[in-house]
Amino acid sequence: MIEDRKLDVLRAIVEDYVSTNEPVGSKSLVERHQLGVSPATIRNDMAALEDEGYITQPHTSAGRVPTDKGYRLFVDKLSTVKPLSAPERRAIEGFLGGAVGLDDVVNRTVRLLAQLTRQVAVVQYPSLSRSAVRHVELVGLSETRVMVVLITDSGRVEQRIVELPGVLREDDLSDLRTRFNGRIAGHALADAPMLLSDLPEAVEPDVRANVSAILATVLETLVEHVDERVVMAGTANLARGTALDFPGSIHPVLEALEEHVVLLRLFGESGDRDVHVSIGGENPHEGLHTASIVSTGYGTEGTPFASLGIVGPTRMDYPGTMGAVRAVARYVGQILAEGN
Amino acid sequence: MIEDRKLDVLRAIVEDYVSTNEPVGSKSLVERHQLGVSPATIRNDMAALEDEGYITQPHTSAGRVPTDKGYRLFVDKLSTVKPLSAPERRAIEGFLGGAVGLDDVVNRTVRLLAQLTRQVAVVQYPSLSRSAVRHVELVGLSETRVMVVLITDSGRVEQRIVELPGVLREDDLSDLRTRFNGRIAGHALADAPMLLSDLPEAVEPDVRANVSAILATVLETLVEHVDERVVMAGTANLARGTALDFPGSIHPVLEALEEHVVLLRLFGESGDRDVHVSIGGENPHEGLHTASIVSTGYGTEGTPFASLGIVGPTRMDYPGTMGAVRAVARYVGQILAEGN
DNA sequence: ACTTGGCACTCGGACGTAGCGAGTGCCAGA
DNA sequence: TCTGGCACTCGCTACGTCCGAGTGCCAAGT
Repeated sequence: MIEDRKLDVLRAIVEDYVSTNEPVGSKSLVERHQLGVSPATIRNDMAALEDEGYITQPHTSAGRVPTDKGYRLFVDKLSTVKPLSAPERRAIEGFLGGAVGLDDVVNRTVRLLAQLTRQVAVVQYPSLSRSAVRHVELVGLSETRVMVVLITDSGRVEQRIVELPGVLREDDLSDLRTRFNGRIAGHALADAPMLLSDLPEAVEPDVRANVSAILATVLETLVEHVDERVVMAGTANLARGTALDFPGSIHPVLEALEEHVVLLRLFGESGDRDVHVSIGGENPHEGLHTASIVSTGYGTEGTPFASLGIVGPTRMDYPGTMGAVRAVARYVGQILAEGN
Repeated sequence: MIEDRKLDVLRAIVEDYVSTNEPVGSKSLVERHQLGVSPATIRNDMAALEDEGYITQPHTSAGRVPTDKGYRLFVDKLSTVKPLSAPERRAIEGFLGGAVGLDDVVNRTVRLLAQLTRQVAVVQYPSLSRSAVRHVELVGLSETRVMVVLITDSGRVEQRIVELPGVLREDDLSDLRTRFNGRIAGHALADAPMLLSDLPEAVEPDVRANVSAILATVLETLVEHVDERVVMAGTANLARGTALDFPGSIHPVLEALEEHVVLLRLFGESGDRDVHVSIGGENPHEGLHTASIVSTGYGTEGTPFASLGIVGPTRMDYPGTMGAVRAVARYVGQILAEGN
């Protein structure tokens, strides 16, 4: 009974604080919500909530503000993800539908997400290791130089140039191309090393050195720090309500955002399913203690390509943001699955 | 005589203001510099400089601060580009030398520049239209799908996927590959449309539709908004001295930086030769009225690939920044010329 | 024709005081 | 368990004062 009302009060505090950006007091709370009790009663509840660590007051005789713990409870128990409105959905569809090629899809996505949520949007490129090989192409640039082009089913293209230890003839190259594709086309990239390991032994001894060199590069392309690419948009959104949203300054936040590797780890941890939220101090990275991250995986059903999401102040509209992130992830997954 | 001293005074004001970040008064000026005259004399000169619009006072009875016009004169007449120190040069060389591939070169460059200047660094990808074609590759993904891969002499790789109107056999594809390369390999991309225009007429009628489709995509890849790729680093530097450096807020600046197209136009205008500086209000883009841009072209001697530079507050160390920008541009040009 | 010391003046910033008001905690009574 | 009442806290704003850095101007000196 009283517990229920306390939760209602917390929800009301979060909602009011998010929308007004001012500490909320007992009086304004009863005015703006139908709680059916007097301010004095609310005050008792608030005192209890404060004891339990869900809210706090910036200074004595000011209203209450949710703590990280308060936001956490709100997100977990007190709110439901808000679906986008029909016009919003149509806008997404229209905007992303017009994309040609993976780069375009990713770029449009990150912009869209930034605009929709009015936060900093981050989109990770489809991970190589979690995709399957569509095609491998070997292009002879000169007698001792080969370009390796790798195309995945998510439409991502990766290329490297290999300096060969010796000369490789065009028909050897073509033979090799066939062998590569025969072995790994359609398979997950993660399996490639195993599928290719005995390739040098399968070819003529005189081209073996060249094959090894190419193979080494292919494997390196597949395995090494290749998930590192992220795109960002909407950093200007950080500077909108600065003093109010980020206590110290936005400097540490901007710094954290520049460390793409860190970002990837944070976003990578968005669980397999649905939207993941990390609030303020929950965040492992020091610079992001004043920020929250809302992220999710995207890709074809069951096998996410990669993650996307947003970074914003802890004081944000979680239900709306989560809805936007989820919706965008779904559309992108859909579009990439359709082939680009 | 007196004119000379006035310029000395202006230079001293700029230097002091840049290093202390405080309006500079007549007394501290004579203390910090060997001007050989009394504060009163300096005051007269300052009054004159103010009349001419080179300096201004934030409020009555405060020291003077350079105006955009003052910085302009300082950059044009009163300063010389400061060469980097030997250790700095070695650091650049070491850091950029380890790069493999164009992406890596560009990424390292932008980070390096941001760190060196402690400003926001911007690097434009080598322009397609100003490079020459090294190789064109056509990859058959399926019977009616071809991937076009374009490699330039700056190491940039661009790819598109074409849906064909009809079926194209593998040997037609191979024939087409030879024709494409024969016509445009080694030529500037800008000339490609001319060199390729009659290609459909040169092939068998039954593949003409397919060739036209591929050609259209190639031309589109070459011509259309392809210079748009820029990389940025060091945005956190904007938030270091905020209130002091950017009067209103950094919001408009961040916004401007997100409009990559705008940035490209600004950086593109860096004259053919040497370092170009655009100060505060000189800047066409409203959001950058509180910022200065230091940019230059980079690439092989005489034919720049693209531009790079930095964006920072008008109050910056111009000689040092210009030196860093110029040095980095040279090294990058050198590295790209050596082949990647 | 410049330069210089002197001097009155201006004005922003720091500091202290006072009053206001939003908001609280607590208590006694319903 | 809720409610109205009441004393209390404390940040914010306004106001008055003072201080000092820095200026502009002027008359005298070189």
